[in-house]
Parts: sequence; C-alpha cells; structure tokens
Amino acid sequence: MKSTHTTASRELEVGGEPIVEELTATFTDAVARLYRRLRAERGGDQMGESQRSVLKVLVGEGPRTLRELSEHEHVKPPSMNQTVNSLEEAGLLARTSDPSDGRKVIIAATAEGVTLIEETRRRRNEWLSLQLDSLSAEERRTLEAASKIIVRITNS
Amino acid sequence: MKSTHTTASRELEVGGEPIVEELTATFTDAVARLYRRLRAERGGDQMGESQRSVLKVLVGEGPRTLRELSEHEHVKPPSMNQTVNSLEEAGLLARTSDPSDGRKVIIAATAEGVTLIEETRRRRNEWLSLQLDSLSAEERRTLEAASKIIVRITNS
DNA sequence: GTACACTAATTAGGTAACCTAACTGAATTG
DNA sequence: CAATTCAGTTAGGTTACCTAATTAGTGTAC
Repeated sequence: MKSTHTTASRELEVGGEPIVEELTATFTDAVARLYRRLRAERGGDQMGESQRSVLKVLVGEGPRTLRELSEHEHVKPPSMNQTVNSLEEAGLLARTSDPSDGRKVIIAATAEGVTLIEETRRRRNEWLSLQLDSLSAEERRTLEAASKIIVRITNS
Repeated sequence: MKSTHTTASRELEVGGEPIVEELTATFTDAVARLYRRLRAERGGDQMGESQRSVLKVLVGEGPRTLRELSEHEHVKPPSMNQTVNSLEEAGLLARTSDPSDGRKVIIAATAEGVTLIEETRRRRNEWLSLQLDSLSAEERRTLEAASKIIVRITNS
C-alpha cells in the first residue's frame, strides 16, 4: 500500500445512509467482479450465461418471438438472433413460423432444452453454491433481498 | 403463461431461510442481468468495465506486475496483457522494467490515468445512480451490505 | 391492384474481453 | 553450463454484444 490512495479509504456512508454515488461505484465493481468470476468458474455444460438465460425464459414462460426475447434480455434483435441460432444448432430450441403473421417466427424450447434446463438447474455454479453455503443465514437473506431489488431495477 | 412452468413458482425459502440451491440460481440470474444492463447503459467514457477495474487498482493501490494484476482480476495473463495494452495505448498507464528482475514489468498509472479515474468516478453509470436514487434508504443499505458480501466472496 | 411505408427477422462486418497454445528471454537450479 | 522454470508476450479462437443493410410479409392509399 503506497500513499497513492485516492479512492479506497473514502467514507461509504454517513450515519447509516449510503451515499448514492459511492454505492454506485461499489456496487458496480462488486457486480462486475462477480459476473467475471461466475463466467470463469462455470463448469460442466458448455452453455454461456446469455444462452442459458434465454432457454430458461422459453422453458419457464413458454414460446416467444425473437423480438420479445431481445426486449426481455435488453439486447438488440441481431444479438438475440445469434444466441437463438446457437441454441437451435444445439437442438435446444426450434423455430416455427407464425401462421397468422408470416413475418414472425415462434421460438420454443425442445424437449431436450427443457430437460437440460431442469437437469442442470441444481448442478450449475458449484463454486457459487459453495460460497453461499459458507455464509450465515442472515447474509443469505441479505443476498436474497438484494437479488429481488436487482431484478426489479433491471426490469425498469 | 402456459402450464409449462417448471421453475418460476418454486419456493425460494422455508421459514425465512433461503435455500442455497434456489439462491444460487436467483442470484446468478440477477447478477448476470445487471451486468449486461450496466454494459448496455454505460455512457460517456469509452473505457470498458475491465479496463476501468484495472486502472482503479493501479490508482488506488499503486504499481503492480502483469501477473499480480491478472491474479487480482481472476483472469489469465494474456487477457490482462490485452487490457494493459489498450490502457497503455490510451496513455493511462506506463510500463517500466523491474531493475531487480529483468523478467518483470512494473505497470503504473500515469498522471492522466489518475485524473481520469478521479474525474469519472462520480459521473459514471448515471442509469444505475438513478435507479439507486429511487430506492428506499433500507434498500440501499441492503445493496451496500450485499456489495460487501460479494467482494468478500469473489476474493476467496 | 399497384405502390408505399412499416415491421420482423436476418446477414455482414466490427468490437471487447475472455480463452489456450506456443514463443522469447531472464533467472534459478542440478 | 545445461535444463528447467517463470514473466511477459504473440497468435489465433470463442462468446456476446453492436450498427448498418437486406429480405420478405403486412397493411394502407390511392
């Protein structure tokens, strides 16, 4: 530790009230670090986070069009097209054209896709499970509450 | 909503105690979504999250070797080399060889790099700041506590 | 009923951030 | 002093995003 400190030692809160600017920086860093770590630690199935997220939507909420998926994941249609392509190649979803509107393409999980999501659900992210397991019950409740807040934020 | 529901409606906890397996899935999804959203929403400076994270370490904790940086960020040396290259090209850090060990390269932030980190610190991630601003003080405390837990987890 | 605009999906080409494998040169060890 | 190890780098590949441009179906206006 040199004397070049400029950020690490600043106050994060005043009287128990986190300062939004500080929280933004801290929170961004924490989330970015964890995301990279999750990507690095993921084992077993060779699906990426994006692919898995899309398949999970299809399995959990039923068929969707490309545009619907791209909006749900906050991604542009061509990006979602690529993700869908790779899942299609892997046989985890199938495209059928909408009979009532020839422009639309209905994207649905195949039986294989459903099976894969269900099977890998509990086995994935062993590293994170280990970490969470080592936390106190209160810390887990904190993360659970935070997860709910995060999902709410990202959907707004 | 079809009857194809398989995951969305499962219990997340029992008597206030989150189940680790469920929390792993929920938390992973939340973090992945937020990370993608942050990447999509980031404006202004054209530095990526990885680059900024490295520069922040150099500014806040002083010079490091390539290996040290790669270990700190949980990334392989060639990946870190690329990140360092782009920061070097932008004039935000400089390399000097270690006088006591010719194999090592000391990487340090330039004055420009220090300035940039300090200046952009508060202006970045406007979108997230807005979201955090709209939360209650208690929700912010939850996220702050979660951030600390996340940082601890990722460093272990 | 043909022309025009709008929309959905896709293709092409580019970028950022990771990876593995293979190489260079410096330091250490038998 | 030869062999090994170690730090950094180069080359080439992958995933997941982007913008711009294209194809094709739909609906509307004359």
